[in-house]
Amino acid sequence: MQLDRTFAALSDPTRRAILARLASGEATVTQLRALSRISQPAISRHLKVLEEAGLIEARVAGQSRPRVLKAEALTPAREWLEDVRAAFEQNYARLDALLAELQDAPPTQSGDDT
Amino acid sequence: MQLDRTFAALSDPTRRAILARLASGEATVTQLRALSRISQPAISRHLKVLEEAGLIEARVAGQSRPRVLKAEALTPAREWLEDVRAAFEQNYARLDALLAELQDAPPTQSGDDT
DNA sequence: TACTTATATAACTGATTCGCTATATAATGT
DNA sequence: ACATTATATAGCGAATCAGTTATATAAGTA
Repeated sequence: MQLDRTFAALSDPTRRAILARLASGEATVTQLRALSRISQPAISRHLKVLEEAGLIEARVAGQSRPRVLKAEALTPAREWLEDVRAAFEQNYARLDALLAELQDAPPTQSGDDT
Repeated sequence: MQLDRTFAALSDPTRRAILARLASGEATVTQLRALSRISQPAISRHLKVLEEAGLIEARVAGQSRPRVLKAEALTPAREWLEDVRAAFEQNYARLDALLAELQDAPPTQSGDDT
């Protein structure tokens, strides 16, 4: 699934730092290298992962290839999280309603399950 | 970082199915097993990952240990995504403003960088 | 053409992940 | 005590991951 790649891409701090940096404008590999003390090939690897997840893309500009954030690609992840939250809260609302109902009709001995 | 574990936990479809299921109420290991064709130990392993990420917790109920979703633990992930989105859109707003400005003052020959 | 800069790819290593089967533990029912 | 049910843990193999160094490719400059 695509969400697999998205969330997996987000699970690494270096990659999150790259995305956060790209949110405020494109950047080259050399510029992105400043975000972490890792080697240039390691940065290129992370960029490949992000690209495969559809989160960024490369632009050709002379000898460099600045990366651009594709922010829309984060939407499915945001929506998934939001859906779970909404479902959870709706469930809570139901529980609250149930508790309120029990308040109105306090527990009796037995046989009150009609 | 905690976000590492959260996003890594979310990167597996079985684990996302478990969370989605738990959003509408607690469930036992046996019940969760129905979500996927994998073995019971595999389910327990996924539950451990989710628990280590702080996304669920176990309750003791007789011989079973129903899991409960801790939905608040998803908040940091939601906020991270939202922050990136906001930063990206703010950046876009700046670019739009810049373009509008260029519209007002169309390009001149040279020396207009004062 | 030769040199430099920017980036990608290959090959290797160690750590982690995911599934499985087999087995252990813990509570429940007879 | 014993069998059953629910769950956890151990141990294994295959696959993937994150980092490294060395090297390839591609564009820009002297």
